[in-house]
Amino acid sequence: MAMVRQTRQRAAVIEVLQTSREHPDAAAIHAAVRERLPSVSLGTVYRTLDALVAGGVVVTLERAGLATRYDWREGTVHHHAVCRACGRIFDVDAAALPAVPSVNLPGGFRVTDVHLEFMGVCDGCEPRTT
Amino acid sequence: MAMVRQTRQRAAVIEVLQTSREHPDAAAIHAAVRERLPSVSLGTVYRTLDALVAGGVVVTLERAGLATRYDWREGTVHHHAVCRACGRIFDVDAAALPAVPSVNLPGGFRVTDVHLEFMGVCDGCEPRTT
DNA sequence: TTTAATGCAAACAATTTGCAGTAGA
DNA sequence: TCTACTGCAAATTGTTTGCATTAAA
Repeated sequence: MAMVRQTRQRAAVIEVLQTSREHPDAAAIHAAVRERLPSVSLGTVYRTLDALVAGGVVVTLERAGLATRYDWREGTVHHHAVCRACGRIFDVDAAALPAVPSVNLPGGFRVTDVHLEFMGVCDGCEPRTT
Repeated sequence: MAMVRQTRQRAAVIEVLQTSREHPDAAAIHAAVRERLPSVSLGTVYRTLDALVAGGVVVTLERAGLATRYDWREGTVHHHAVCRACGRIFDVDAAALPAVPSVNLPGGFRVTDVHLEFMGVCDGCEPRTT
C-alpha cells in the first residue's frame, strides 16, 4: 500500500492551493511555492498535484490547449463559468444549483466528483456590434 | 467577416466526428480521416477542429494530461462520465437531468455551453479488496 | 483572380520520467 | 536504516505556427 510522507515541499504546495483564490496552474503554483522554498522543482509540484488530485483533495479544471488549473476542495462546493474569450474563470456557487443526481450513469459507476462548467462569454468580452 | 470555405478535408473531419461514437482525440480523428484522404495533415485537423469548436458545432472534453477529445454536437444533449482509472468516457443522457439553471452566474455572463462531467470509477475498474 | 485552406516541418508548451542524491519515518 | 521524495535534465506529448503552395469561390 502507498505510504505517504509529509515533506516541506508538499506542505508548501498545499498551502499555496489553500491560500490562492485564483485557480492557479502548475507554473503559478510553482512560482508561489518558490517564494518560500526556492529550490522546489516543477516536477515535484506536478507529482504533488497528481497525488492530491488522486486523493480527492484537489480538483482540476481543464481547458483545451491551456494549462490545467487546480482548485483546492473547500467546504463549499462551487462550479465554474469559463469565458471563451479571455479565459477568465469565475466561481459559481453550487448552493443555488439543484443537486446533480447520479441518474442514468453506466451501471456500477461510482461518482467521486462532479465537474460543472458554464462555457460562454463574460460581460467584458461580450462581442460588440461594431 | 470570416469567410469559410468548404473543403474536402474539412468534410472528412466532420464526417468522422459525426460517425464516431467514441469521443476521439485529434490523433484518432486524423487517423480516421487519412483512411479516405491520406494526405491530410494533423495541423489541418487541429485547425478544422478549432473552427468547429468556435462555431459551436463541436464540443470538447478535456482531461488533465491527456489529449483533448472532441464530440459532435447532436440533437440530443448528453454529458459524460469519465473513469479516472481507465480513462473511458461514457455518455450520460441529459434528458434525465434537471435543466441546469443559469443562476448565480457573474453579471453579464452569457452561457453558450454547459459541460457536465461525472468523474469517478467505472464498474470494471472498481478497486478490489485484494 | 483572390485569398482561405493546406501540408510540412519546426517551434512551443505542458507534463512526465529516469536517476542519483536527500531526508522523512 | 529503508525507501519515498526530491531536483535536475532530458524525453514525451499535445498543439500551434510560419511559409510557400493549392484550390475554393
